[in-house]
Amino acid sequence: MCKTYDKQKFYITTPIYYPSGNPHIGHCYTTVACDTLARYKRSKGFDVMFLTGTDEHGQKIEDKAKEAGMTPKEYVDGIVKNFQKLWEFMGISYDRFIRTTDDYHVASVQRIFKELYDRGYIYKGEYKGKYCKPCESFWTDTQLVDGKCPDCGRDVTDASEEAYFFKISQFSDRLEKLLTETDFLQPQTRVNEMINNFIKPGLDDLCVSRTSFKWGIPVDFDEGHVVYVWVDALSNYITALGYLNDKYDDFDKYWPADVHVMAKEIVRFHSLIWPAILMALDLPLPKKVYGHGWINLGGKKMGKSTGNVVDPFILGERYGVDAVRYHILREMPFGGDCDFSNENMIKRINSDLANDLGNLVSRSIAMVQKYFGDTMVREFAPNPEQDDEFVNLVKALPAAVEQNLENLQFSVALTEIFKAVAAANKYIDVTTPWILAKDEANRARLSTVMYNLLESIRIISIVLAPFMPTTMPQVQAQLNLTPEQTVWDSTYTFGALPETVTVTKGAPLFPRIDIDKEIAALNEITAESLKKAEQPDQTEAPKFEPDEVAEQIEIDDFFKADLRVAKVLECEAVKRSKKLLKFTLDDGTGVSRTIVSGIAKWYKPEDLIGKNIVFVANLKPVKLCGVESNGMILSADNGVDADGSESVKIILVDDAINPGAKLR
RNA sequence: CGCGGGAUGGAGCAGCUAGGUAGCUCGUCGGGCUCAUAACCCGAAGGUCGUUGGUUCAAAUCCAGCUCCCGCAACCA
Repeated sequence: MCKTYDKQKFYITTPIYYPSGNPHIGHCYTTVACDTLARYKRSKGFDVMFLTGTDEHGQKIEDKAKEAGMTPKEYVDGIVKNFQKLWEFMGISYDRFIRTTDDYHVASVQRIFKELYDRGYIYKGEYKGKYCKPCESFWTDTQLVDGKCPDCGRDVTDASEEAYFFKISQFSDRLEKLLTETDFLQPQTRVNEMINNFIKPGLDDLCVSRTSFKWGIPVDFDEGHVVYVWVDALSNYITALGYLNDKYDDFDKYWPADVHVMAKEIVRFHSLIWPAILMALDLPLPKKVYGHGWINLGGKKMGKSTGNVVDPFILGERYGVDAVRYHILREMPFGGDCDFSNENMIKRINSDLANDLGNLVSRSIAMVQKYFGDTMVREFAPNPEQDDEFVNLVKALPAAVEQNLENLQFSVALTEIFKAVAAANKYIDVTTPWILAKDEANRARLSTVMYNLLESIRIISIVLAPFMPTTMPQVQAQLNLTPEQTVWDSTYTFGALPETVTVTKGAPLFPRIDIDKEIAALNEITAESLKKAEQPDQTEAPKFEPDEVAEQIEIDDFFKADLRVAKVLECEAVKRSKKLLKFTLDDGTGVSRTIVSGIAKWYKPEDLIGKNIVFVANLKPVKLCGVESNGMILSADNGVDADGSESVKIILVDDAINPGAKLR
């Protein structure tokens, strides 16, 4: 039989992100990782489908929209645009972007839900839980905080609502086999977590509909119910291909997915619920689910002390999108978490990208031009002692990169590539082209050396292109490569670069960064954005509700407290404490007074120096973290900040008041 | 007994699944080179692998206990 050429397909997905807020560096990691894989597969000639999107329904969106005075759709429209802007900015080459509010998705989900119901995998039951009436929210016992509603802190009552349930328990055995007997879920360490925490204790049937909010896909055969997140969101991976809808017609072509990539906290949904839904629909399962770690910020909050700017737009504008892509993929280990810091990123960019790679390209091209002009013709004059080790290392590179990319080990793949970069720099040192150039008799040898260098740069640029899609084409332009000379398969041939090669010098690929200057600049940006955050728009500020007025007292009770004004002479953080600031005060007595106050979260020490404050003068001294505190500085519980955290403001008074003045 | 991650030269990490010479990057110091983005190359110093005990011919690695750190969060990937 005649074999028809059929391109191999590759279907890769990011999760669909929840647009309750704007995208950040964490979203970037997942998406850049997927983009790198997608580009790699395309370079290998695969027919790639790269899907990303947004999961736009649910209570939280409904609430946020209400707060903002918009309809849920208006609210998400704005944020989804920001996601799309970021992806464009980061060079994300997605093929399709699905929104769960898209008509075709809505229709598909309704059909899927009905199908599961008709097959007997979804049944109507009762959802029991604790209900908070003001919040109209159900909570499980474990979600409660001190037995109260975790959102508003009010009492909850036992309640139940009618709901549909998915019989995930039926698939328990099959799921366990899937996880333990195949490499479906990666990395392997996540498997134990799933088995121990969910399968072994027994899977509870899953509540897949709600009546407590409206912002969702209606269950079309039972008014009042909306489809809950599981069926709605997870099925995006197939509705986006046209499953049970007419919008697309790629389902047979691309399903099952080759890999679903996501951060570790949603591995559970993708490795248990999603396969179970597919089993119930009698559909093939995705080949692989990969849960990567988190980008942490060194345990410290952004800003204040650390000065970490993690806005991907800002970082990309300052250092180039490719540098940011490189750094996050290089830094994140397989499976584990990583710490992000501006300092590490800049160091990495300088040493790897500027010094090693950028400079390698720059010096190589410069030498060719200097010794041969723009066009060099290679005369073959090998020196095995100098050449073989280097050439063999470069020859082995593509396979090593492939293997690591196939296993989603991005950082290892990059490590391998940069070994080749280092080897190329060393090769220059060993072969000393500048000495060869002094004697016309060495011209053939010189051309061979330069050719080997250019060819290794070509290969490096190809294997690096999926990671750095903007700068690698610039490298290839400097070598004037044809499209055939930049496809992945051409890396298998050391020598695919023509013997006559023309070079064109370009601008530095990765300019060196002045680390001290940049850190200072980033700190300034952070400080500014913090300032903005501290002055939220009045319209956006959460409603402030004062506490109930306390029990009545006699005037004498009030005068028991000796309240006075003092000027802050010094203020510093208390070592080994998170919350405490140590104040040295001028209280008018001529002897300075020390008071410790737990307001470090809200104030920078230096901002309070010179301010006039109110304090309780006759409070018994107490030792806090080893520092004696003589009194208490008055401050006000100012409700909650825009971010929902508690807000405290210190009571500042007129500068004209003398230190020591008593309040009445 | 909430969950999870971690402890390896000055800093950041790999090695641990399948025990057998402690490795990488940055930094420091010394040297080389001068083609290049003050870059590149070579060399050196620096670690009783948190702690105690166990298994073993042999433990960073396996087992048990202990101590300490970190996060539960950034508009939660």
